[in-house]
Amino acid sequence: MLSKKTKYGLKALAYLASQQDNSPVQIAEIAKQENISQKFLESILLTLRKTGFLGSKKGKGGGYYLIKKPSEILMTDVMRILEGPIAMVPCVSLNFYEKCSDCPDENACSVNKLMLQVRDANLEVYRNNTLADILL
Amino acid sequence: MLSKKTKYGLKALAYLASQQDNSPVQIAEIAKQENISQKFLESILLTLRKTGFLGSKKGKGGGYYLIKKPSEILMTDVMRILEGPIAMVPCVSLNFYEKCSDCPDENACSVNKLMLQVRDANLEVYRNNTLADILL
DNA sequence: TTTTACCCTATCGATTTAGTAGATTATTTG
DNA sequence: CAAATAATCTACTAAATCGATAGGGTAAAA
Repeated sequence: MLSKKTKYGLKALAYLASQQDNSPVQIAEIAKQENISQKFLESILLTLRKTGFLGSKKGKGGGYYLIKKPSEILMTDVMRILEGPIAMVPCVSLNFYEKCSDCPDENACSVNKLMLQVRDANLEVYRNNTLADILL
Repeated sequence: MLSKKTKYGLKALAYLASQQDNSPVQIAEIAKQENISQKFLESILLTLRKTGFLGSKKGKGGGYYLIKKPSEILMTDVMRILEGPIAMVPCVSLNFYEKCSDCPDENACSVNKLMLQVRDANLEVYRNNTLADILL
């Protein structure tokens, strides 16, 4: 299940990307337009800023804005930041690899075998989609 | 993240499928061989029986056994029973569809657009794999 | 210097997850 | 029949996670 955090984060990014110019948009506006709890959205935008997707400006006329062009924002990166590992199991994760404690041999594991395929299929989708691709 | 329930369930199914004949295997044996908490495994095997994947036999020489041939057990079905919906979001689910409460229009939703692709990619994998395919 | 709006910390209730304990029922075997 | 065996059922618990909320603190602009 996709977390609300990821869902809201994606919606916020899409909202910013669909703006005319790249001037700052206030949290309150995004929250209202996208039906998101404002306080919750604050923390999400904060992590997106800390991880280099967004910039922010304080004071009057402030808000959040995209740092990169939508076509340069890969879904692989967004998903990893917001949702965590793309793999459903640590033993097939590229960026968050961990050995299963219970499994003696990954190469003889049916779960591993299936989840490798799942990981690749998902990666394929996320790699082929930038923020620009999921607009409108 | 894949739940332990699904992981254990898949391992148990694979264990049963890799058996020489189709005679009943006891919960205790599966639990031991696959490093699974026996009590937890009990409940998993029970749901797999109730959903038509396994048969069971009580008393001495009893245990669980596959009802269908491994090549006839589709991962789509197993995953839906153990893990739940394949879609990451209800609004793109084939078997568990639900409208998002917050989203006014699915067709204008970026999350929907992305998650549709993810769903299809996952379905593709699960449809192309039977229990027989993930053995060894 | 006041307002705006981002930034930070803490907490909370609900839900889910993984596992545990104990009793019961059905089957086989002596 | 009785005893052993192994699945079945009911109930409970600890821990983690999720989504949300509260309440300030701080930097920047007017």
